Amino acid sequence: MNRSDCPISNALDHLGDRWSLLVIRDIAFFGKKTYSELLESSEGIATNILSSRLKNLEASNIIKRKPNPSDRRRHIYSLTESGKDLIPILIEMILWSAKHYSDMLDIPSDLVQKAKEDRDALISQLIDQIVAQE
Amino acid sequence: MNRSDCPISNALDHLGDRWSLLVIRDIAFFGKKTYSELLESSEGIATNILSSRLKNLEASNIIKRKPNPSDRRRHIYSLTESGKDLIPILIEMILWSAKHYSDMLDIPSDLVQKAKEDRDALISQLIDQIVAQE
DNA sequence: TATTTTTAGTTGCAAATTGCAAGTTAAATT
DNA sequence: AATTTAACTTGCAATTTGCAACTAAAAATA
Repeated sequence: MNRSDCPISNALDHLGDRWSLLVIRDIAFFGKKTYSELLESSEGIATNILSSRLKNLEASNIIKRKPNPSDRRRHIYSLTESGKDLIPILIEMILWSAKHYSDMLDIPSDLVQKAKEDRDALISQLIDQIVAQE
Repeated sequence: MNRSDCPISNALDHLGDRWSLLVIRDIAFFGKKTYSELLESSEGIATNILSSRLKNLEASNIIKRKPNPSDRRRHIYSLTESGKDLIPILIEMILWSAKHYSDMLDIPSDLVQKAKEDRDALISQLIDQIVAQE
C-alpha cells in the first residue's frame, strides 16, 4: 500500500483513483449520508465499486459508518476529521478546473469567488455545515 | 473521458490515478526534465506506464514535450500554465498527509511551515523556481 | 568508420482492477 | 404473511496495470 514516504504519494495511496474523492465530494458538498444516496452520483458509480471504496475509505479513517437507530437497514456514512481536512484539496481541484475548463463545466461561481476572496473562511464555513448536519 | 460537468470530476478525469500527480510532483518539486529522470522516482513507475501517463498529460495540456537541440535523444518535459496551476493541489496533499500521517512519512517541515504562514507566497516562489529553470 | 552505449520508448503477456448484471440478506412496510 | 427496500455480494467479461524483454535512433567511443 505505501509506495514511499513522500506525503504526496501517501495521499495518492489513499485517494488516487477516479472514485474516492467523488464519494468525499458527495458527503462533503451534497450532504449524502447513505449507500443509496451515494449510488446516485451523476458519474454513475457501480455498486461493487462503491462498496469497495467505502471500505477502503473507512479503513483509512477518512469516513466512518454508523448504524441508523431509526432504520437499521440504513447505515450513515460521514467524514472523520481526516476526511473533513480533504476539503482544501477539493477546493483546489474546483479552482483548477474553473480556471482551465470553465467553458465545458458547470462551475459553482459563488463558491469560486468566495474561495478567492477568503479561502480560510470558506473552508471553515463548509466544515461548519458538515458538522451542523451530523 | 468526461464523466460529468462537475469540476472535481473533471480534475479526476485528468489526474485521478496513482501516477499522474507523481509525475507532476517530480517535474514541479524535483526539477526532473527527461524520461529517464522521471523513471527513477522512488515509487518505481514502469516504463510503459510512464509513457502512457506522459502522453495523457500532454494530451490534457498539463505538460509539454520539447526536443533538446544539444542531444536529440533527450526530450525535455515541462509544465504548461495549467500544469503549474496544479501546485496548490499538491501543497494541500502535503499538508493533509503532514497533519494525519506525520509519524510515518518524510515531511518537508520548512515547506509545511511556509505554507501555513504564507500560502500564496510559497506558491509564487515555487512557480518562480520552475520558470527559472526553463 | 565501426562498434558500443545511451535514451526513449514499444511489445507481449500475466495479474489485478473495473464495471455490468443478477442475486442475496436483513429489516421495514403493507 | 407477503412485499418492498437498503445495502450490499457474486460471477464474469473487459480494461488497465505491471513486469520483462525488445527496438530504434542518436551519441559516444574505439
